[in-house]
Amino acid sequence: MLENNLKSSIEKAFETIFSPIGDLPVTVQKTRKDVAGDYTVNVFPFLKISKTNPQETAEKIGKYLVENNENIAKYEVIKGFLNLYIKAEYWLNEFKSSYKNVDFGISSSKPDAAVTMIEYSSPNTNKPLHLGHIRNNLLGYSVAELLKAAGKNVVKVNLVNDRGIHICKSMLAWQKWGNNATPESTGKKGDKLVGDYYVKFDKAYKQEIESLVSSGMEKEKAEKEAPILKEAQTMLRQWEAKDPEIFNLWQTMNGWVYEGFDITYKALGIDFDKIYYESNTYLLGKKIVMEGLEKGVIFKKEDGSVWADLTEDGLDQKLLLRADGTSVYMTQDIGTAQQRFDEYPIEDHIYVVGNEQNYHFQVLKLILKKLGYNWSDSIHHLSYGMVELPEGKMKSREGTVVDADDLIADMIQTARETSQELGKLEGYSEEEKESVYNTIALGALKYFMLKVDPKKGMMFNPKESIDFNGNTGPFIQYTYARIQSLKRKWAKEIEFSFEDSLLNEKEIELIKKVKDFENTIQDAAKAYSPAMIASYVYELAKEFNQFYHDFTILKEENESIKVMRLALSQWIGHTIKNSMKILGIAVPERM
RNA sequence: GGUCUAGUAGCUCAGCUGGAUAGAGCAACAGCCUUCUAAGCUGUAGGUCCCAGGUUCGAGUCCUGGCUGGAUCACCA
Repeated sequence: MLENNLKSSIEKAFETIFSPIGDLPVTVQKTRKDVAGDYTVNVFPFLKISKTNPQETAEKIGKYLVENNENIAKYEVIKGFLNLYIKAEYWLNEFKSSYKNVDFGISSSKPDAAVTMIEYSSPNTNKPLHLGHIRNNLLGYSVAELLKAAGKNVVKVNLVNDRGIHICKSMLAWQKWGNNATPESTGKKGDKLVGDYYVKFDKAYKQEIESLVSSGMEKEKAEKEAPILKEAQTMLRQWEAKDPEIFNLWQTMNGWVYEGFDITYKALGIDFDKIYYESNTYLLGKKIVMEGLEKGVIFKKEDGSVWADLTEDGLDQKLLLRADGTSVYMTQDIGTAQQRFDEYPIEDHIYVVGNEQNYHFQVLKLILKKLGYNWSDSIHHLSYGMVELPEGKMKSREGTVVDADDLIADMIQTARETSQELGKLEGYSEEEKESVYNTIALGALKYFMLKVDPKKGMMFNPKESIDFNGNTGPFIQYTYARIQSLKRKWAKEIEFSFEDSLLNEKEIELIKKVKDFENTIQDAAKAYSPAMIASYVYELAKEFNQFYHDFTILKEENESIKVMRLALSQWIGHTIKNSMKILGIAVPERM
């Protein structure tokens, strides 16, 4: 790696000219765009060692580097910044040795290496997926791809929250008002149908509270005493007791939901290596909690409810089992984690879960630690920001959600219209055309969601459709399609050899940019940030489009320059494709 | 109220461990297709980086305090 090579040269330079730099970190950064040069060394931190002014320090180091490092052509000192120029020959060699490599920049993982587990999606089976889930799913899938590209051995898992009081609410409402409605009888997607009953429950519940309050009960009490809620709680106990009728209904309704989810997952192009169900792990969680109780790490209150006391750690007490013995979300998360660490040699376990659950994960890690599990430290909560609408947060009960299926369908329609207007797909069959519309629509949606730093909240305005121009997925896809068009027209192997003097400035710029892919993957993987890949590939595409505009490629008369430019285009094409793959985005041959 | 988190152009967002004159896209305006895909390229305009202190050679970035927004502190998940 060139950066490391430069760093050690610089260290040696200080040692030779001044004195060893010891622990001071040497930073070599890319030179700003508006200044000539390739790499910049900031000498300010070393003035204490050089005991002379920045200008002189930089001059001496620069002189040494040119004499002692074969990659450096010359140097310049501007305002105390030492700018290094790398020989064109170096870039040319990098280019030559990599342009045919379709997996340039991608590290392959060792199958026997320790596992990086990533949990994402984690839907509740009582309502359909919405925009917030889309961010989760895309982020999880992309981070998994990113870590794979960085050489990690990744296992993608989903945890389906298929049991609990919320499921009972939908079930109860269906029992009461469903008239045996099924997805078949209503023509509704299964998850949508079940979601309708969750909403119906909530309406009835609110009405009951209201009437209780108007008959004189305090609101807080009414919320606990509403008969329909009591019924749902009874149902949960029946479920945990495996009451056949309830269990059967539960299986049926969850089955509907899974059929619905599968359609949405497929449309989004995401998948999992393994699916865990809360209904299979909550008992293990209960068992662990009971063991903790025996060890005295966890305590029981008079009413029979079981708690973890975290007040010494500055947190509150946390409920682990209700007084009626049923378990809560935390209980099963403990069991699920234990099961996973038993099943896999996990070195890093990432949970892609919204930042509204920061507290939950703080508590989970702490409880696991108290229970004596050292692997608690391997748990990492990838806490992403909420997607907000102009009116504020989405609320499923108030009908302000952007439905995942609807949004995808809208995007495809927009892509179809735009594409037909431009009319560049002549000669394609209808099926091929639809496939391109789909690719573009999802490219736009995915890129839109992933280009934002995961940690930050993001704004989505349903009234303004997602753009297809500028810093967007389609822009990058379009750049790729242009490159593919060149390759189709050339229709031969791209093979070249020539002298470095033939490279112009823009071409060197592009080589540097492509080379940077390797570093970008590592940095992005460390930060769990697909946004860094998005930003990278956008810049690459933008620079290629400038190049494409300013220079001829196929019409270039000098044969060796022509082939070199084709080779460069091809290399960029690979890199765009690989970058987009990390984002979970496909690239079209034409658009 | 406690804890956590964010505030950068009209809007949506970049700005990595502190480094040179704070960047993109959209929207606006002005240009570029008889030539490899104009979903493109070029230019103009647009800023109190929320405010006030502090740390230092240097702060959008770090610290303290404030203002504003969001999340969370459930026998919900």
